[in-house]
Formats: sequence, C-alpha cells, structure tokens
Amino acid sequence: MVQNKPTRRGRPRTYDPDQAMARARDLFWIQGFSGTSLDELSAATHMNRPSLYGAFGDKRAFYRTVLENYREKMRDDVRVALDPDIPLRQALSRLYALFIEIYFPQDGQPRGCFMISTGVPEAATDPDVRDLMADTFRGFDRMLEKRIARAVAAGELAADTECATLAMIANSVVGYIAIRSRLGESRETLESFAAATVDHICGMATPQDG
Amino acid sequence: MVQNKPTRRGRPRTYDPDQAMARARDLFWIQGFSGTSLDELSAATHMNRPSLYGAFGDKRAFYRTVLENYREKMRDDVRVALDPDIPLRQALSRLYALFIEIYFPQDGQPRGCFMISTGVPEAATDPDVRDLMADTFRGFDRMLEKRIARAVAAGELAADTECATLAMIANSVVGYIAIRSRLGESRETLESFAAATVDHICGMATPQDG
DNA sequence: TTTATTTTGTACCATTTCGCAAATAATCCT
DNA sequence: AGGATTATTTGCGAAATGGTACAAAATAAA
Repeated sequence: MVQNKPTRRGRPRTYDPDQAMARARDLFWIQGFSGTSLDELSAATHMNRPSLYGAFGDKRAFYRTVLENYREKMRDDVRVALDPDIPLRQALSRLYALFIEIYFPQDGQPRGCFMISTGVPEAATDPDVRDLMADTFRGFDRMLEKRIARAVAAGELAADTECATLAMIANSVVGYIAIRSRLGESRETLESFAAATVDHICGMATPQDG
Repeated sequence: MVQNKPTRRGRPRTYDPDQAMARARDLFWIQGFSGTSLDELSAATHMNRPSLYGAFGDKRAFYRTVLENYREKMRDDVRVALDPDIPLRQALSRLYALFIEIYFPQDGQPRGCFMISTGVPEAATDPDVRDLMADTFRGFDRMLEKRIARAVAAGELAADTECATLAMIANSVVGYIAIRSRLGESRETLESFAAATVDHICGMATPQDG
C-alpha cells in the first residue's frame, strides 16, 4: 500500500502506517468520528499525537484518509465477488457473504458497516465525506446494475428485468443487514434473509449453491 | 404528550418540554450524539444547562428520551400509513411518501433518518440505545409483514408470497432512501425508486395511484 | 566524523466539555 | 402573609480535548 522506498532519510518510523490506519479505522468504526479522541487514536496506533499529526494531519483529515482507504478496499472486494463469469445467484451469494463476514468480525462485537455507521452521520456536516460517500454508494449501484444486466444478457433473468431497480434493491438489502447486525440481530437470521433475497432476485426456479 | 396538570406547584417553566425535545432532536439529527454539546443543546432549547439537567437528566439520558419519543411518533405514523383498509399499493406509497417527507424537511438540508444516522452509530456503545433500536426495527418488520399478509389474504398478492422476506425488502428500501437522502441524492430520484419498489412488490399488473 | 533529514518523546497551552452548587425568582397551598 | 415547592440564573471547577513547540534521537548522505 504505502511505498517504502529502499533508502529513506532520517529517523525510521517505529510504526506501520497501514496497521495504524487499520487500528484507527476499528476505533472509528465502533465509536464514530466525534466519539473517538486523539488520545484513544494515539493509544490504539501506538503513535503519539505529534506523530499522528505529522503522518495523517488533523483528526478530520485522518478520518477522511481512513474512509477513502476503506472505500478502495471494499470496491476491490466487491468487484471480485461480482465475478461476471459465474451465475448471478452465486455472485450475489458471494457478495452478501462478503459483507456479513465484515459486519461480524471473528474477534469483537458485531459492528455493521463502517461507512453507514460513521460516514453517513458525518455526511451531514462534512461535505468531503458526503461526496465521497455518495460517489461510493453510486458506484455500488452501478456495479450491481451492470452485473444484473449481464445476467439478463446471459438469459438468467427475464429480458424485461428492471436492472437498475433490482440493483438498488439488492443494495438496500446490504444496508439492512449492516444496520441489523449492529443492532444485535443474529448472523444466522441475516444470512437467511440474504439467501431469501438472492432467491427473490434470481427466482426460485434453479436453486444452486454459491 | 406531556401531561400538564392544571395546578402545578412551584415556579412555572418558561419552556415547552415538547418543543425543547424537538429542538434537541433536530440538533442530534444533524450532528449526532457525541457531536452535539450541552452548550449547543442549551442554546437550541433556550434552557440553560442546569434546567436541562433537571428536566431530562444528563446528555445521554436526554438523547435516549428524544430517541424513545421519536420512535413512538414514527410508530404511530407508520401505523396510519399502512392502513389495512386500502390497497397494499396505496399503503406502501403512503409509507414511502411519509419517510421521504421526513428525510427532506421543508426548511433545512436533507437529513436522512434520525434513527439510522444517530441511533445506529450509538448502538455499538450504548446497550440501551441498541435494544431500543432493535426493538423498533423489528416492530417495523412485523407491521410490514402483517400488512403484506393481509394483502395476500385479500387476493392482491399471490398466495405463496413470502411475506416476511418481502417485508424486510420493503424495509431495506426505506433504509436505502434514508441513507441516500443524507448523501445528497435528489428527492425525485428517490421518489422514483420508491415507486419502482412499490411496482416491484405489488406487481406491475394493476398500476393505480397512491 | 560531520551534516542534513526525519521521527519520536515530553511537555505544554488554550479551549471546550460536562456537570453541579448555591442563590434567586416565581408560583401554589395554608 | 408565610412557608413549601419548583425553576432559573450565575458561576465555578475538574477533566478531557485538539493541537503544537521544542529538544532529543536515529538514520542516510557527504
């Protein structure tokens, strides 16, 4: 991620920027932007405040960087899940499995979606965050719509399928799962709903495993 | 809402508790719980801090009260929208219109859903909020499922309709609209999506206005 | 070895934040 | 009128917060 030139002047860093970002992200994820203090960020990243400031700018810039970083990673993962060379049913199953895996981390409490739980609240007061979020979500819509259109072209779905609407619905369900996971709904329940949604979109006709 | 006994001992209040709650709610709505200070709440409600404290307890208790109050009002409004004596198509149209009206206030910026934008983030650190939110959202699911089941019984939908899944999808779409409205998506776009969702759920066969 | 460069660690500052104590004011009850 | 009750107002204070100045430390280049 961060290019580490072989020869680097000055005193070497004692921290790994990527790892620091990950720790900060996890903190923001649970506590939100305003709910997380620089002291907590400093402790979690093992960087003292001046180092934090030097590396990532002020708190707001730090959060934006974390958000942007997270967006890029998610976009890549979604692209992989929506593989155009597998059946739509399987692609959607992968997509929901991907998100559920993120919303229910192995260690730690269920946390929902980083962008919904922290970015959406901040969007009302931070135009940069709002624009980044809007762009990200529209991108997901587009990716899903294209993927569904491909399924139509492949004869998996009826020719008169409204791809855009279906894409938004599929996306909506991701949001539902994100929210409910943070509110304590069981993973099993949400997995069942995801499966039911896949059935709903792809039709019950040809059930096959993802 | 608040019972105002005709005879009330002591110095009378100079504020209206309901109005104070509304002002506080609007502040929390935009800035979130942690992002809103007692000074701002004090200014918005025209109550100085000790009065706030005396009336609603500390900041956290105040937020919980506002959230609970909001939940009750929404539950009533949804119940009205989902009138069992009108066609499902019309009921769903009313439901989405209700939410869109809330997410796009006449005065002020688009703000999305109060519960999603403030309650969901807080749910990870405040068990009371989490339980209240979970209960609220499950309640919406149940109301929608019952309403859809009624439409099935009335012959508006196929007998083998999966009411629970459809209810969750309908609910998911509300969340999508809530999020997107806060991210700057146009009201028209979201109204179109709502209409398309209603068509999707009720079938394109008998289009009729809500 | 010296110098330039970069990061770290300590300490500090100004401001904000939450909460409360204590005195004052306005009303009801007797 | 006087006491009881409830609200308001002023002002305090301890703690937390975001941010920074400055010197020490660690490395590469010269």
